[in-house]
Amino acid sequence: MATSGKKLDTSFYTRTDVVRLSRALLGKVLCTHFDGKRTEAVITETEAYAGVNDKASHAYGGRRTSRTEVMYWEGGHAYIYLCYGMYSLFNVVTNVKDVPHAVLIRGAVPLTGLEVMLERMKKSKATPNLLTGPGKLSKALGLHYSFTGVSLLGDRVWMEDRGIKIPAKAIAVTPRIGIDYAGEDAALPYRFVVAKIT
DNA sequence: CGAATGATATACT
DNA sequence: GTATATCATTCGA
Repeated sequence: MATSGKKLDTSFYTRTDVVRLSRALLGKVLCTHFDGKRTEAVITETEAYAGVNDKASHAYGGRRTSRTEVMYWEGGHAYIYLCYGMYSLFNVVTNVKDVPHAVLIRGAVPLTGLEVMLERMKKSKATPNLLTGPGKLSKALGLHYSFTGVSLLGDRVWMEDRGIKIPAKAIAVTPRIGIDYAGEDAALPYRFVVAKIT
């Protein structure tokens, strides 16, 4: 809490309106700090996964397994899932205990620790798409799927409000990506994208 | 457009 | 316990 940034606390993560919460996360700063390295990025793209009523969610219909267990925890934990064998996808667990809502962070822009990110990505220079896409984002921030269950109130992974305001006009709402298997729920407008950072 | 790549869920023996 | 299908993706042709 050294900067003007205000760390988001339990009262934010336990909000029950996961779709509006996803929108509220735009412009927030995702911070990681481990291995003596710190990275921060401004969130520009999110998707809501509305638990048991959402076919795209891993917890659809009340499925509860060792993997999805974290989603049933109280809001404010990290749910990081290994997809396609290569990419870790970073989600924020929201809502109260036993309600498996989550927000997938799909995109961000680097704020601090760009060199560390490039090193993790094995790239020599920044590209405009460095953090666009959940797989790349997790890799650049050092978020491995073994971090699942980490508290976002701790000192390794957390989010801050730096007072960045995203005008409503700059936000695009679209259907989610890569979930064609979800049937009609794939068309739900649960994805929020910031067109341009101000 | 299609391959890479491995944990997980589900349905079996 | 073992087998197989599946996946909230990315990169390169």
